[in-house]
Amino acid sequence: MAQSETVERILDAASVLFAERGYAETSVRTITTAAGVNLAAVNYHFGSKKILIQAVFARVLQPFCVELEAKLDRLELGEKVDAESLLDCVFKALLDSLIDKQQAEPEKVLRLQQFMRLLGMAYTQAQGHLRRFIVSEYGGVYGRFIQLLKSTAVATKPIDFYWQLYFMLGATVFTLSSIDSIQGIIEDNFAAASSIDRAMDLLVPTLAKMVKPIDL
Amino acid sequence: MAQSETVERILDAASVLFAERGYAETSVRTITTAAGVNLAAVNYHFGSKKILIQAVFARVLQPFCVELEAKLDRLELGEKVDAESLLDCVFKALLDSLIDKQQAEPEKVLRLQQFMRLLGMAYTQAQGHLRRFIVSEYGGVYGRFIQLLKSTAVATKPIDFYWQLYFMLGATVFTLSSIDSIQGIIEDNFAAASSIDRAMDLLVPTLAKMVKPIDL
DNA sequence: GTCTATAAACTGATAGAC
DNA sequence: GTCTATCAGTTTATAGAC
Repeated sequence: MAQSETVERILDAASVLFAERGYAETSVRTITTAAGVNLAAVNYHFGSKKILIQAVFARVLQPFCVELEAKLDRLELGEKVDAESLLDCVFKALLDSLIDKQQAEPEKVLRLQQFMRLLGMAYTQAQGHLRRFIVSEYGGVYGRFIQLLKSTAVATKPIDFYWQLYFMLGATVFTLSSIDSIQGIIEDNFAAASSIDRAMDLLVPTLAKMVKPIDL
Repeated sequence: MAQSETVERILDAASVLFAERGYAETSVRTITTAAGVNLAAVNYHFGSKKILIQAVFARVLQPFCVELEAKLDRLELGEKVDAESLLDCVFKALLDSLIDKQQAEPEKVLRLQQFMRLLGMAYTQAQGHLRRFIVSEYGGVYGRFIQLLKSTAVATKPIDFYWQLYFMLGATVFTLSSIDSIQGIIEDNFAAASSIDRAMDLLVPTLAKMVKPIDL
């Protein structure tokens, strides 16, 4: 087995398992078994479980950030930079970065959910090393996006803007993290199929509304 | 040491540690050491770690649900049942249920954050037994609240309402879970103190706006 | 680069003395 | 009700043969 294939298999298995159960609940043994590789392979290729966790994040965050930078560049060439278009950039960049090859739609939703679960756990689980890694590696694009979004809400007090930012992040991460089970609950109650598309359609305008100047 | 005191000390220590690190990352040894009780005390008083986790939840959810029922009863006696007043019930019930004795304000914020972190982890961490426990024990009040809130948004399509409900839950849990670190970040940038009150003031109207009929 | 074997530490839980 | 001692199982990580 070529080296790269083993590394990829480990990363694939770890991404799925971490997103499903969390970091602490997923042992290296479970990962290597699921990946069909030897137990020692994780320590040989990555050095430790912590570095593997970071590698899982890097593999998904790196293409996303590249894609987001490009989309923000393009957006700033035009003139209409409002909250909707900025949020649209983020979600489009996210969805675009999740497909490498020819991938079906349900697979994309699964990857989106996986990404959000990993991201949410980086905040909630005790993985200080992970938060530090993400900020130091990918803090740049994030800061750029924040500044752009902030410039669309000059009427909002800066402190209020920051709180609203976290409201938005929470709504997004929480919902998309559990999008399959929420969809299950909703479909049980309404016998309606494919409400996920509706959720995505609702999310951007709802989030945009949250950062619009307050006149409640 | 009286029995009840040991039980309380274990529950206190477990609440703090679970909220800080998560369930899987907190060992029974860590809990008993922090509580200053014997290692065997957890299994003697609770039977298992799982039941201890449920007990931690019950201790905080039970008074909250009682308080919420009472506040909803009182609200329904009047006539103005709108989204703001309903959300106000939830947050007021939550804050009221967190103070047993004469407790200072910063302690209340800590408890609020602890509650939200525990709640968030019940969703994200692999604790199926915990979700089942919560639904079976406290699903009643939750359902009542949902129905009341839904009746204030009859113009919204039911499916849209449910998605918005999860947006709201996510914004709340995520923000209040990390309210100390967010406040830290914000205070670093603005040299402004006590922005937490502002966050709470912003949260209810912002959430209410989210379930108001869409005219974006 | 992959394997087996094993080290060293930690986990939840329990039996039995006090 | 609390204690010590310990079990049986798991964890991450590594040394050394191939």
